[in-house]
Parts: sequence; C-alpha cells; structure tokens
Amino acid sequence: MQKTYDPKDIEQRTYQRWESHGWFKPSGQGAPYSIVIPPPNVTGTLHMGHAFQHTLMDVLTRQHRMQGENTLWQPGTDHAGIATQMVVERQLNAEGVHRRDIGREAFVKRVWDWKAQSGDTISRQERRIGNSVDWTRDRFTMDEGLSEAVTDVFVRLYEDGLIYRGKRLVNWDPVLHTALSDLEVMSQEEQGSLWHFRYPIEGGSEHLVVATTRPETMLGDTAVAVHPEDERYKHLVGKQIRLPLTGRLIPVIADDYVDPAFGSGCVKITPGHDFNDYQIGVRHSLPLINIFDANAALNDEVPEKYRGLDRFAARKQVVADLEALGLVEKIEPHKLQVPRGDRSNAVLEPWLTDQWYVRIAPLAEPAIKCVQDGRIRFVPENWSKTYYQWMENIQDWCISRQLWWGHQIPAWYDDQGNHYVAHSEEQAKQQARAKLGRDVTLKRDEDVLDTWFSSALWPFSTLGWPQQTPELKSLYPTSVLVTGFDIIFFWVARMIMMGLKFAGDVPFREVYITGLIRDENGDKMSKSKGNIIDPLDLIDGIDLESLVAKRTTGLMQPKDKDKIEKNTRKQFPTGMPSYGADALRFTFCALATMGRDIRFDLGRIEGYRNFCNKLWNAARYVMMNLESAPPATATGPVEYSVADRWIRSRLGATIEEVRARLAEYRFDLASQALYEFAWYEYCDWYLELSKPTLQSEQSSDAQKRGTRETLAVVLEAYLRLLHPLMPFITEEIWQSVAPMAGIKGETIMLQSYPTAAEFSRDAAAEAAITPIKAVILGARQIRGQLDIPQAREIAVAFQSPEATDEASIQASLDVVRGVGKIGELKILPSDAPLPPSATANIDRRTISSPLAGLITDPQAELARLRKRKAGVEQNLKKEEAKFANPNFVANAKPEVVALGHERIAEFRRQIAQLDEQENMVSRL
RNA sequence: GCGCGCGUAGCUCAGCGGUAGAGCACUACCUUGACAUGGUAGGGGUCACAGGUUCGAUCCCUGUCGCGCGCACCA
Repeated sequence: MQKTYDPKDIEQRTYQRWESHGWFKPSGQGAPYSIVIPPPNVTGTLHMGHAFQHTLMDVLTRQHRMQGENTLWQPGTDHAGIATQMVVERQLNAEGVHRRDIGREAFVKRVWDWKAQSGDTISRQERRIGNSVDWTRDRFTMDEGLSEAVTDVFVRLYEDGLIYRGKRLVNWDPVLHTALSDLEVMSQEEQGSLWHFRYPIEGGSEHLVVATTRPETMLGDTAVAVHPEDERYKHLVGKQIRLPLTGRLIPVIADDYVDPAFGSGCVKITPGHDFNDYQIGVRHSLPLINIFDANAALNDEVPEKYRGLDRFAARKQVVADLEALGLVEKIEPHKLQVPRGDRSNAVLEPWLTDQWYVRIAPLAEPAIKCVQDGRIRFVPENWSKTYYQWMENIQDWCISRQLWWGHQIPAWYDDQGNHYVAHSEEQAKQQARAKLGRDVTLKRDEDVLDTWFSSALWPFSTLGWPQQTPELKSLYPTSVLVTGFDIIFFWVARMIMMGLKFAGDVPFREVYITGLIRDENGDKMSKSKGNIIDPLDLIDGIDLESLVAKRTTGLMQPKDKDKIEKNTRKQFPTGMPSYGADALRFTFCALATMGRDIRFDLGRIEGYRNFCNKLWNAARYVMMNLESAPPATATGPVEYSVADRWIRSRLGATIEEVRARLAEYRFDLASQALYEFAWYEYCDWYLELSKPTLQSEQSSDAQKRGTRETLAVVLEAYLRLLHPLMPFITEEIWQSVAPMAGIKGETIMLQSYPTAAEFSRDAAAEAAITPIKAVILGARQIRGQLDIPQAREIAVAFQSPEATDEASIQASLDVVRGVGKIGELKILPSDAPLPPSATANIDRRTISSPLAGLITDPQAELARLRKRKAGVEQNLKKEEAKFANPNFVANAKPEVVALGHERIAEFRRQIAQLDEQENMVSRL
C-alpha cells in the first residue's frame, strides 16, 4: 500500500469493475428494497443537491444490498419540458433562428440531438460519486414505455372524468407563451404604486374613486364593486358608470368581497385579467373582456389608440390620458405581490384560454388518508403538516403547456370543436365516427403535458407499468423516496395521488426529506449568484482560473461577471484541492441533519479527506504487522488481551449504533459514530495498545496471534460497516485486508453488512480498559505539564477507589508502561500519602509522578494546583447544592443520588490531595 | 393572515430532563517504525431573553426578541 491515500488512483477503476460485473443489479433474492432516483434533467449537470441526495440514496442502497435484500436503485432522467426547450431555443437564437422558423418537427429533432449530445453528462457524473444504480434499467421520461404510461394515465383519467378541458383564467407566461400551474408562479413583493382614479357616474355629477395597481386593465373593466353594507355607496348600487377612455357603460354592483376599509372602498372589476374579479364576474354575470394578446400587448378590444401597446407602455399611456382628463385623484407608493414565472421570471398574466385540467380533489382525498393512517411516513415527521396543508387546499391542476418538447396531449379535434381523447389517432377517429356517423379529419391537440405529469408516474412507469412486469410486482411500492422539501408539492404529492390511483398502492412507504445545500453564507447556490460548487471539482480539484472561467461563462446577467470573479478569487485563492469522492460523500452524510438548510463548509470536507488518509494509514499499519504472519493461516493457540476484547466490544457497540442511526435516516449520527470509532478508539487506542504486544519479546506467540487476528478482523468488519458511506476506499483496503481476516470474496459490496452479534459486548473488557487508559492519559498530562520530553520515561503512582483496577493494570503492565512511556509504575491504596508530586485526575483515579528529580518550576506547579483545586471546588459546590434541597434525595432516582454521593466524596478527596500537594510543593 | 423551522465554543453544527460535545480555527510541545492529510497536551460556552412545570431545565410548556422558509392574500 502507498504511504499516502490517493483517491484518483482508486475510484474510477473500482467503479468500472463494479459496474462491469453487474453488481448493481437486483439479486432477485431476499426481501425487496427499492428506491427510484428523483430523475434529474437529462440535459443538465450534477449539482451539489443531486450529489447530496444521491449519496444518501446510495448509502441506503448499498446497506440493504449488503443485508442480502433484493435491492434496486432505479436510475433515470427527466425531459424537463420548459427548461430544455429554453436551452435549445437559446441555441437557435444564437444562430439567428426562431423555433417557429424551422417548425415543430425540426425543433423537436433539435432537442433530441441536444439530448444525445449532452444526455449522458449527468450519468457520467453520477458514476463519479459512486452511485450503485442499475444502469441496465436506465429510463428517460420520453422513452417509448414511459410515454405509453403517460398516454394510458391521461386516457384513463379522462374516462373517469378526472381530466377535463376548460376555458378559464390561467397563469400565462407572455414570454414563454405557455400556461403554467399555480406551483410555477413565484410571487414576490415588489414596489409599485396605487393609482386612484375618478370614475364618473352616468347621469349626474357624482363620481366614484377606484384604486388599482394595474391601470392598464381599466380598459377591460366591466363593473365597479362596493360593499353591500357600505352606507357611502349604497345609493349608487345599480347605477352606471361611464368608463373613461372607452366610453363604455359599466354597472356599480354590491359584493361582500369588497373591504370597505381598504382604499376608497370601491373596486374596479376586470374579470378577464384578475382571479378575484373573475369570481365576481361569475357571481354577477358580468361580461368578460380579454384585452391582451399572447404577448400581453393590448388587442383590438381596446380603443384604437392603445392597440398593440405592451402592457407596461399601455400603463403609462392610460395614466397620462386619465391625468389629462383630470381623473387621477392621487398616486401612492404601494408594495404588492407580483407573480412571476419561475423559469422566465416574466410577470405573469391571468389570461383566458382553453387548457386541460386534472380534477384533483378525488385524487387528493386518498392521498391525504394514506399519510394520516401511516401507510406513508414522512421523515422528519413534521413535513407531513406541509403536505396536508397543501393537499387540503389543493386546486385543479393545469396540465397543458404550449410547448413543443414533451408528451403531446392525446386529444384530437374535429372541425366542429369536439374533442376525442384516445390512445391513438385511429381510436380517436373511431370515436368521432361513432359520434358523428361519418369519417372526419381530426387534428391533434398541439400542446404537451406538464413535465411533472410524467414524473408523477415515475415510481411505477420505470418498473414497466402498464405492463404487469415481475419488477413491478416485486419492487412496488418502493421502500423510500429521498428528496428535498422544495418539491413536496410538485412531485411527492403527485406521485402519491397517481400511485394510489394507477398502481393500486402507495408509491413509497417512507419519504425522507433532505435539507437544501447552500453555500458557506447560507445562500442558495445558483449560477446567477456565481456561488456554484461543482461536486466533481471537489472530487478532482480545480485550479483557480478554470474555476473562475466556469463560474463566469454563460451568465444570464453578464454584468455580474466582475463581482463573481472577484468573490471567487477571494474565496479560493488557490482553487480547490482534490478531496476524492469518499470524502465528499462522508461530508454529505455528516451534514445530513434533520434541519432544512445545510451550509457546505470546505473545512468539513478537508477534515474527512484527512479521515480517509487516517484510515488508509491505519490499514497500512495493520498490513505491515500481518503480512509476515497472516492470522487467517495461523495455527496454534490464540490468546486475547483486554485490549483485543475491548476493541471487539467497541466495534459491536458501533455496529449497533450505526445500524440504529441509519434505520432512522440519521446519516449525520451514523457517520459520527463511524468516525469516532475509527479515529478515537481503533487508531488512538487500539493500534497503540497493540504495539507493545506485537513488538515485545515478552509477549507469547498466542498473544501475538490474538492481537494480529483482532487487528484484521476488526478492521475488516469496520470496512464493511463503513462501505455504504465510503465505497471506494473501503473496497480498496478490503481487497488487502479481507484475506488476512480469512474472508474470501470478489468485492466488499456484496459482503454481509456487519451485525452486532458478530461482536458481542464485553462489559468486563470495557471496564478493565478504563484504568489502563487512565494511567496512560495521566502520565501524558503530567508529561505535558512539566514539559518532560516524550522519550523520557517517568515514574508513576496510581490510586483508585476501584478494587479491580489493580488487577487490570497488572494484567497489561507491559502495554501500559510501553504506551505511557512509564518506568516504575506503583499501585497505591487510594488514601496513601504521596511525596511532592505532579498529579492528574482521570475520572476518580489519581495518577501522580514524584517531583523529585524532575526539572520543574515550583511556582508554575503551585499555580496549576490552585487552578485545578478551584475547578474541583466549583464542581463540589454544584453537587452539594443539589443535596441542600431535601426534595432531591426524596424524589430523584436512587442511582442519581448515589452518583451524587460518589462525586462529592471524590471531589473532597481530590481537594484534600491537592491541598496536601500544595503544601508540599510550596515548601520545595 | 395560516403553517413550519432556527437562535449551543471564533465559524459550521450535533445533543435535548440529571458532570456541556464534534469538526474546523486557536496556543504550546513533538518528525517516536501507520499517518505532519499526523501525535500529545491545552485555551475557549451565564446553551437568545423572561417566566412556568420539576428535587433538578440547554433540553418540556408559555411568552418576548432576532433570523429564515412555505402557503394564501385587499383592489
């Protein structure tokens, strides 16, 4: 083994070996365990959020595979309708071409070309982080099979009356020229104005004042509403208003919707361009005037002067013209919520169009119930509240999009405007024939479905539905869904509804909601902010110039370039070093707390890269000590030391802890337990304790065999325990270590996941190691206090109230003296007087070394003693305070009271001893 | 308005009824035969604030302050 751990050398060849052997495929044996990957955009690249979630899914997948389950991690990608179409449109624009110039067919071909060119980038990246997905089952939402599932679902929902076509207001994106669902609307507060206009009452000199944030819509007003109980306006209800600029007559109506306390208490009503006004329009049978075209420019419904004006130009013009007429009462600054498209960022318009909708309430009801009754469990549980809140107020889902990239809606129209929903044009024609009694030419609906419509089918469409495949039968419902809270509504809820409706059961039994990865300042990572970290750059490293180039090319706002470059150069003056995939994965696990924001901190990944190196070197030590005498082939009696028994017991405890934490999705606590065992127990203690045994002439062959075997067996099992989190380094080391532990196998990834039963707890060994550690720690403390060189042995006395400590130390005397660099080691009764000594207290034990002969500074020693005493006195005071309260003894658990007594006695003893030392040292 | 989350060491975060923890950063010493991507020792916290429950509260309850998120919104 090389002296330094080098992930570059290991990772890619290891992954290729796993994949080429087909080890990621379900075994076909054992209890089913399956996860579907949240399909990333097929033309996208892997970002930190993917890498994070994929790591967690891979941990689960690898663990369950090792547990002998029939494990599938289903990979795939999504066609990401709007996003992908936008990318290709931008490419075309760069060539000076609009998609309409080349037509739908050619455009869709261009998108497929783009997909072919960039489509495997993300899967290559997934391989780099070690995803053990079954690539042979890779799926894409636009694949034939998945498209068939989409058509099937659409037709069945239509036949069940759960899909309908309706003309109503939708959120219209005037830049992308498509309808959007409610979820794709991002409302944000923006500074605007509140314009107050005077509307003259017909047949008199009175007027009403209406306030609006959107003056241009007044051209489409069809009423003014007041509150029915509003005394100020009661007499005007039923009268007519001569709408300025248009000359149209519109009624004054009364409606509860109006808040008399807001503004003037009069509201202009524009049913064609406001969702609330639309409702009022319906209630009062008001005409609806659509004044916008698809670009949100004014159409022919408005006076000639305004036609063709963009809405924002129209706004200025309307205000100017009303001003000229003296009809502007006042203009106030006003904050309002502006709806924008989540992709285009364009201000959306409520616009009257024909769209397809899913009638959602009947689907939502069972979907709510299955979470209430526990068939689906959210982790952390609190997210179910978010789910309920949305599901209980759910609105019909607009599923049609005026795009070219996506699943075209399986609906055909005849020349009379009738529609036929069918699996094919043939079937549609049959329906038309049946209805009309003659053959007609049909025209297919041009629109495509919302991408999330196909994503909603993902857990069963990828398993072969609508065919009843063996995979569907055995692996559906999937075991767990791992995803971010940002798509609970978009995706999780819809999968639950569709799964229940079409696959006959919940799509997954648990939903583990991860936090969102943010940068070191807590900001969301985004291209436009220039704070993106590419997970592959963390794995491979990247020089500063490449990093700057990566962050500043292709920006939507080129003006941000300088700022991004400056920040990047400041934050990464030397670029980023290579950390390797294992360190990255371990970092993600360690950061996977139950919180909702995760700040990615480079210090963390560096620490875990060092951990990899530590593990690597520990393995080197083990191999060095085993190669000459591999325990697997050893013959003869074997004797285990206390340390051997102790480390096995600790491994057992660690296995238990890791398994328990993984079972509750506490990847952070699992990784912590793994880290602590390897570093603080195996390396810091066990390897050190093994050295005297292996190196000493005094130890017997049986003892050496026991230690060698323990080194190998514990490391081998630990590697298996760690493997799901750090697959590459564990595989690499395991290949060398496993034969030493007598284990044969081609790969660690198909070995059994360790059970605590393999390493049963040994309370006696754990108790016996405590005084051994205490002596060593105490000797080190004294050495540190007195500035005694490491190499120089010191004489040490040990005192303990524990009767069994002496035997424990005697049994491991050589080891204690070796590791602690101790010459003479005396074991004294707890109350024995000490000569002037440097002392240390470890738990309830005192370790001391006579000052005689040690070069030391009595004043410094005195200061130390006084400080220690002050600390102990404070602890004593705290403890005694508890007993000052008589209720403590009466009410507290007996073991707590007993512990308190012990602590008080111990503190008093230490204070007495410190006093005595202080006395003696002051006389030196 | 409704719902949710967070305030613990300089920084990033665990812990959550009975002696305050980790990583990074910091200080001193140490290249000893696994590892300087290291070792050893050490400094550093009235666990946001105020009440309450309890023998005992960082932990449970209530409120306050500060920060954040989601949903719905008054023209």
